[in-house]
Amino acid sequence: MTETSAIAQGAARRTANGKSRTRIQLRNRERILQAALQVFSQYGFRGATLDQIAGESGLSKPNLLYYFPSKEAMHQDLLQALLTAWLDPLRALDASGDPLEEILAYVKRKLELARDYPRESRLFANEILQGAPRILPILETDLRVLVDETAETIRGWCAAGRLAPVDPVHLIFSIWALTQHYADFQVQVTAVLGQDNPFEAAEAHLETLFRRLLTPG
Amino acid sequence: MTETSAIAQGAARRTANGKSRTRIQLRNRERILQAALQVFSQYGFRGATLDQIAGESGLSKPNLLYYFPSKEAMHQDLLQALLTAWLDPLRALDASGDPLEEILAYVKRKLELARDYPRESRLFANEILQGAPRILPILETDLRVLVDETAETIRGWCAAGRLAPVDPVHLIFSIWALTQHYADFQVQVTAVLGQDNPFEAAEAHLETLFRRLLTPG
DNA sequence: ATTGAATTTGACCAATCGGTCAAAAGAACG
DNA sequence: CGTTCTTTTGACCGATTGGTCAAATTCAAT
Repeated sequence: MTETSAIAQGAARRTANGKSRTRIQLRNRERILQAALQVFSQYGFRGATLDQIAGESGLSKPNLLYYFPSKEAMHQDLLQALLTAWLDPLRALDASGDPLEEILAYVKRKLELARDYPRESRLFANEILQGAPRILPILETDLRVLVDETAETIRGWCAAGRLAPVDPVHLIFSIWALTQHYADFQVQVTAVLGQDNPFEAAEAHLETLFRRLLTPG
Repeated sequence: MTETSAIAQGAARRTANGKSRTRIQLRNRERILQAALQVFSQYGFRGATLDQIAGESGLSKPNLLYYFPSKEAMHQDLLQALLTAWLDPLRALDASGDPLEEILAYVKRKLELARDYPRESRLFANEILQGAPRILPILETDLRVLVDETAETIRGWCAAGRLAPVDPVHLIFSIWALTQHYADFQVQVTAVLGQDNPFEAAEAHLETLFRRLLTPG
């Protein structure tokens, strides 16, 4: 059940300053990060406690602090790993591909991330809700540059008549909002829909939505 | 600046058991709720502290607890007032009106709420992220019934060919996700866009989006 | 089996948490 | 003015917070 997440892994074979890690370090860092992800994503940084993370991971509190220098460091590690995985699919958007299919593929990939890594999505949402105190600089530089570049690509597609005219940046916001909603507001979605898995219907709905929005002519 | 919010007001002239409130009670309950809204919406219930709320409101901590029996009670009051204001616009959707215009009016109203009451939106988002421990029963009953009814109306419109075919419930999710995004992820939106107010462009974008999605034929 | 390093933990710390309480200060009213 | 009721606060409480540390335990390599 609690398999190794492909996103939030503390499994880097070597530490920042080059020392290699033992099996035990690999395993326990991973266990701690998984537990921390569980707790941080639900309660946010301030609302989470080391005792909760200790309980969730099955390790003692001092043992947590043997592997990480502080609560803050766990949170940092999680956000760092998350941001990479989060932005990669956007980078994968290919300016030389078919516009509509490129965007639909991005939507689909983003929805899969929301389905498979909802805790990561909620961790990010919590960070933003709190005013992004730990990642605002990254948002203002890396993310902004990436969005600007992608927006330029989309603008080109629109100008060439290969995509219906649309505000590119708000289009990107729409993709984020619509896909992450199914992770961040999962409780509400489930409460309204009943118990069934919403992602199949969500994918069909979002494909319809973006097809109608973006199909030219 | 800190004018009386129309949504989160502790200004009910009478207490639950009928006793009337003094001017001072009216003013201080309002100040406390505003401060609590500020803090809860940023840090969530667990992450918020009475000391923060005391500092924000300019009152002492024991004084807070003279007006509210507990931290929990402040949070409850805020959520209660919020839910009403949140659901009313959906109730206002008129089955006998023009389908597309009814929905666009709802989108617009919801976006105005996000613009004018972003803290309320973030308070709600925080509650949902934490698993909705205090309002899940309401979501599963009142909200679900309201969504089901609205979905039935929309289904009727689609069946009559007055709206392009669409999954009604996921359409409602989409409206929530897209409008609340501008409040909940305001920091990110601002970081990516620069400093300008995003709401004008957002309104135009969302009208385009829903028009293309829902215009029949 | 021994040894040295890696890992784990119980006990503890100062600071902060939500909340209480009695007493002081302020307002209202005759 | 005096009196009564409302409001405010400083001091305090037990519990929990993030984090430390020395001692105990386990591990890996000889």
